[in-house]
Amino acid sequence: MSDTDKHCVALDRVLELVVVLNEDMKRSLAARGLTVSRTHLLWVLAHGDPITQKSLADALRVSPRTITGLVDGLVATGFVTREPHPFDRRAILVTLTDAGKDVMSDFERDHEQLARALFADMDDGDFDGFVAGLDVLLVRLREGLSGSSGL
Amino acid sequence: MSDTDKHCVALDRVLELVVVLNEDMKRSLAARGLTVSRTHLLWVLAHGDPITQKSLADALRVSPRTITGLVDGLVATGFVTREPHPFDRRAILVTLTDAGKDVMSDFERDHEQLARALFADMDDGDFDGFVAGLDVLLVRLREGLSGSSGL
DNA sequence: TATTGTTATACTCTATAACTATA
DNA sequence: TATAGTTATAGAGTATAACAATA
Repeated sequence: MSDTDKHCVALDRVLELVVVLNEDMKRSLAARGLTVSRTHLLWVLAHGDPITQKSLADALRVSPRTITGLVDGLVATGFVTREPHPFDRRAILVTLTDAGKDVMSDFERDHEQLARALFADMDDGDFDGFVAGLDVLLVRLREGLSGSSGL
Repeated sequence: MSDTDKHCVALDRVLELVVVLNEDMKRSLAARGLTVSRTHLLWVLAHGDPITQKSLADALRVSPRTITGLVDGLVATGFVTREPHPFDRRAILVTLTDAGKDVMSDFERDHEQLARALFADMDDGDFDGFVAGLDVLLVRLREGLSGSSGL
């Protein structure tokens, strides 16, 4: 098999991993009344203080209008509240509720459990090579390849 | 660093790869007037004969209604046509146009180019370890982990 | 005048249910 | 009666543009 063929097979496997992980993610989040986008927003809240919708839009790199929708959904399911900003009456502070904190704790616990399940008992050399390869891919994807992948 | 910590870092990096690859994919497809779902449909067409919408629904594991929408979009952009089924007047054969074949050829060419760009000059040991690790992950994700990942 | 968040509008992907035409 | 594909309706994520309130 040529090097190019080997590389294509490897890329196909990476893409398959992307698909499988994505489906698994969506399924387990849906079981908690969450979506990927809403969880991303919750994750930002869980790793910082209450924050304005404008800041959330910057953090998620999404339009302010999209944040309105995501926060609407999270308010409806009780994971966040909209609180007045102490000294800017235009702004709103999106704030995690106890239910929101709980769901994020579960999330992080399951995240650790998945990491153990995936990598436990993996050959040390394989693990190190895997991580090293992963780093190379991330660096190359971030540098200059953007937009030309043709995936 | 504990093993669990190392494993969590590795999983985080996998998830980052998922995000970066997904964004890159969407961007380069959008430049051709395509989306991920429509490309998936086109890919099935490109690797087989003209096929009914029902069969496409099964292949993409999506509802028949969703196929109607995807085909509508692909007809509008000129990548497929709806042709009558030769002997079942209920059914429709979705068929690649020349433009559809062209866009899929470009897609496959760019796919190879990306594979080369990502893996070329990668240390042999890293490459083999990466692929081996990838296989382990895929096997474990497909077996039993489904739905309990908590990502 | 600039910023924050909203409403208005639109496009994509997804689903279920009801319906039409055909088998 | 069952199947192929549609319309009807709905929810989620995304965007831009116009607009309100406030800075």
